Amino acid sequence: MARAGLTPRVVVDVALDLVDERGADALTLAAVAKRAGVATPSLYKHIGGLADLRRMVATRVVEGLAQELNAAVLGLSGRDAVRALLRAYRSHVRSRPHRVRFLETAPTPDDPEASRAYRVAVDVMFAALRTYDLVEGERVRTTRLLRSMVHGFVVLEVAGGFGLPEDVDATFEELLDDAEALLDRRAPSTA
Amino acid sequence: MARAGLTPRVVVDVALDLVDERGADALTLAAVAKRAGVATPSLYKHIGGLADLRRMVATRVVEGLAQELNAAVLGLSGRDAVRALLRAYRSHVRSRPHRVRFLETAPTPDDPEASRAYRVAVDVMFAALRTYDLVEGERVRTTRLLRSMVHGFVVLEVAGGFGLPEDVDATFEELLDDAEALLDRRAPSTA
DNA sequence: TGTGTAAGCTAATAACATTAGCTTCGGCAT
DNA sequence: ATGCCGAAGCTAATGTTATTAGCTTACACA
Repeated sequence: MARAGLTPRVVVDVALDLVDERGADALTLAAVAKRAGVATPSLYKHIGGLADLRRMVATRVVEGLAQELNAAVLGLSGRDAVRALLRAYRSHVRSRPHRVRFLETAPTPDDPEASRAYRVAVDVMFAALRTYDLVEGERVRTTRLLRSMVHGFVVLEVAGGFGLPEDVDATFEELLDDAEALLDRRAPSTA
Repeated sequence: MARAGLTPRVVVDVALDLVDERGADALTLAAVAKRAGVATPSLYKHIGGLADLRRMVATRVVEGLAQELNAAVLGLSGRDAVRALLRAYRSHVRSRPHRVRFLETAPTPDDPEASRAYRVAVDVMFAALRTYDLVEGERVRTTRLLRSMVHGFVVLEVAGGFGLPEDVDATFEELLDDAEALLDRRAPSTA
């Protein structure tokens, strides 16, 4: 019989497809195995188990977000960079709403892969503030506040927490303005 | 044999204890039944199943939050009310971190109980802005932004998304200042 | 005191994760 | 070419959980 040719990476690919198509709760080893064309126990040759697979999926989700954020700010600086970053964060989550579950728990420190991916994502945001003239300690706190705003917004949005969908775009535009004002308050000198 | 005297309310109480003590993933019917002193199938006399129990738990979690928010703003108005509200939101979630999972999905419209609880919670926030002189459409959007900020912050905080814990308090104080500035931009006339 | 209903029970089924141990494909050295 | 051996796959078995069906009995109330 022809082998399926699985690798950890492929297993995670299949898992992500499953999550995107049928939601985070549909991520079971049985479903992944079926879709990959192998028996369930065969997956254990490539992953440590369901918890391990979830961890790897979360890592890939964060990596994907980081990449998209990074691409969004390329060549931009100042206000433009921040606005592009926040827009990219929202649009990425909206395009794959089921993945948001995997953005809701930070990696444990003993997971270097996941920690690295997470750090990269935060660093992109951090770097987008480089052109703002912030005092040292303010950079970290300001990054946290921007993350809180945009993360809270998209989490509530994809959860349907805003009621009627109309006008949510306008609310997000206001969020961008508020983010900018927040930065201006801290670095009024920046162009 | 003496009956256990269960009711839907008691089952949810037990479920909440379980969540608080052992985390949201530990919420299984088997565990609830054991703790309640009955056999697992007996729970079906009071709840519709696991999904139903989760729904009821989520409702109670939102009710609890709404109550605490409401208590926090009693007798306050303007800036004081908003600051107290946001502080209460954070402290409530921090005191029962495992419950946050149940704040991350909005109720479906066909669930009147849950929808009502959710609406009450949002209304408390909405009402806290009453003393601000906002134009009509701005009230809804402003409420959303405050919710996004504080919800995003506490979600990231309890998930451990902020790295080192020190200084998180200071970041939250900045969030309060930013929320105030955000309101001042929209209603500069308010005292 | 009798009776009906709701609260409890046991038994059975199905989905899933996980472990153990077997089989075989296919790359690689001879 | 051929034979070896490790990795990739398999089946079988176990344990946990949710759920349904159908039985029994406590207890409120007539």
